[in-house]
Order: sequence, then structure tokens, then C-alpha cells
Amino acid sequence: MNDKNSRLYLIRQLIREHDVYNQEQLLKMLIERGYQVTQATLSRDLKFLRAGKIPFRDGRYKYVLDETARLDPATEAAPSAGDGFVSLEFAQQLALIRTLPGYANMLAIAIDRARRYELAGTIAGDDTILLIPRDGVSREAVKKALQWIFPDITEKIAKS
Amino acid sequence: MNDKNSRLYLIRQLIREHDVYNQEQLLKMLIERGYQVTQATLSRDLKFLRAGKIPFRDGRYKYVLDETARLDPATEAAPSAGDGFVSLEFAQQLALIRTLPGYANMLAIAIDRARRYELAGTIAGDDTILLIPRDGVSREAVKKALQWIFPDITEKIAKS
DNA sequence: AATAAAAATGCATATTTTTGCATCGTAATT
DNA sequence: AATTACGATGCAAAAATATGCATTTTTATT
Repeated sequence: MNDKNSRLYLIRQLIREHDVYNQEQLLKMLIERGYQVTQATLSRDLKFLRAGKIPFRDGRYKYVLDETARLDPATEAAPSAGDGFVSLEFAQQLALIRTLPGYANMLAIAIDRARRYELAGTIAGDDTILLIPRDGVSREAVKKALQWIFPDITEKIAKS
Repeated sequence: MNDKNSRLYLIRQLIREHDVYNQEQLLKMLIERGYQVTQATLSRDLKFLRAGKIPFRDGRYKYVLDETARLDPATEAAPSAGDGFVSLEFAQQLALIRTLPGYANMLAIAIDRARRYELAGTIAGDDTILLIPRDGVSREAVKKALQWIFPDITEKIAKS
């Protein structure tokens, strides 16, 4: 168990247990724990561990591990969500989402969980979701919010 | 279907169908296709799409989409692979991997697929894999190769 | 043990990405 | 139609990350 291995171990642990926004922050944590390295080494370590940096819903970028990518709330809340999504249209001040049969509930839950300000609430049937935007929220803003929740929906709502 | 949406659409498509190593490259592709934007906009687009940049086995960094993260060969070849992995030890010039019952085959396949030079081949039982390194490959190198294949194994082999 | 070979790391720098600010265009509102 | 509000974008600069090269450290070999 040379020092490098334990360092890699710790890095993984830190990424798993903290929100790591950049290497400098991670570096600080390592140094606090007695690991004397530089950012350059850290960069290489992260590459070795195949840790990636991805944008999060909170508007920031975080490092994630391979495994984390699978467990990330964003991913978890909407597992292949886009698959069930069929179409989006607007009527009055409301949005109607069509889904594959049986998918509506699951998608609605994902939408609720996202807690986007723009979206006041949902009512789900079997293959339809009624989406109620908050007062004054434009259709564009609703689309935007949905895209944020389900990035892989982009193509499907391109022309709505 | 404003221009921005179709651009986002195209960006997703490009990332899905090409290996995108950086924003400049992506920018070039967009411009070739008639989208006149700057790298700054691209950065914002990628953030909106929650596209992340992660290190790949080929030693380079690539952009990936949420969905891709789930389908990435590295992930695909070893779906929760680390979970099945129990321990690693060496005997003679050979490596012995212990797995949970029934996992050996799956892990061995993942190892074979990785086609690491260091690893000549595997023989899998039910909960054990015999791993044959190539001539002259050190134990350290074998560990390294395994870590590369299964990043989430790092902790488990820390002290082997 | 001495020597050769390979790996790890720091330093400095290049590369890449993100962002504040100003501007422009478009859509909503009066 | 004029006015206001908001989103999109470019520009330039800051921030963050990756890497070539030189050096040190570790590991293997004779």
C-alpha cells in the first residue's frame, strides 16, 4: 500500500462524500489530511481514476466517479426518462406531456422531484401528464425547465 | 423551433456520433454545419445539456451526455463490476481474483474485452478468476491494469 | 550493492473552459 | 407603436485543468 494508492483511495472517498467543485478544493482537502501533493498530480490522479467533471442541476460543476454517474440523483430520478417521453404541447396556460403507456407517473415524479420554480405541479394519468406552470411562466421557460430535468428530451420537443 | 434549440439538438447528435475532445473541435463542426457561434456560447450550451467531460481509456478526455454515461463502454463492459470483485492476490506469476459467487465469468469477460497488453488471458470459474499476465509484467503493472479496467476497485486492492 | 529502467512528481506553461459585463434582438406589456 | 423585460450571445479576462520536461524516487536486474 504505497502512498499513491492510499491517496487514490482517499480521493475517491472524498469525491464520493463531498461535493467537489474543482481540483483546488480537493487539493486543500488532501493537504489537510497530510497528503503533500500539487494540482498537477491531482489532475493525473483524477485522470487515472477516470473521474469526470459534469454540470449539475445546482448550476455548478462537480467531479463524479464512474459509479457515481450511475447513481447521480439527476440520473437516478430520471432513469432513461427520455425514453418514456413522447411529446409536449401547450393549451391555455397548461402543458400536456404525452408519454408511453404507463410512464406518466414515473415522469411526473421526476418532474416533481426536480422542484423547478417554473413548475407548480403535475397530475399524471397513465400516458398523459398535466403540467401546471406557475403564474407568469412562459412556455419557453417551461420547455427550458423540462429540458433541464430531462436533457435527452431536447430533440423531442424541438418543434413544440 | 428557434435556432438555439436546433443547435442544442445538433450538439447532442454530434457528441453522440463523434468523439468530441474539446469545445474547439465541436465549434468547428458546428460552424461547418452553418451554425455561427462562439466557444463561449458552446460552453453554455454544454452546461445546459449537462454534458460532462471525462477521461477515457484511450488516454484522452471526451464529452459525454447523461445517457452516454450509462452506455459508455467502460461502464457497459463492467456494469457495477466492482461490486462483484472481492479480492486480488498473487501466486507465482499468476493473479487470482476472488469474486462473489457467479460473478467470475462476467468480470473475466470485462477483463478480456479491455484488451490490456499486460493481461494475456483469463480463466473463470464461479467465484474465482485466474489471470495470466504476459511475460515480464510486474505485479504492480497487473494491479494498475485492473484498476484501469475497474476504477471502483481501487480500495479493494489497496493492500494486495 | 551497483546499475539500469520505470514510475511518480513538481514546476512552469500551454490549453481549455467558464464567466462578468455590455450589447443586441425578440417578445411581452401598456 | 412605444416601452420594458428577458434571453441570447460575443468579447475579453479569469479560472481551472492538462501536460512537456527535468528531477527525484522507487523498483527491477545483474
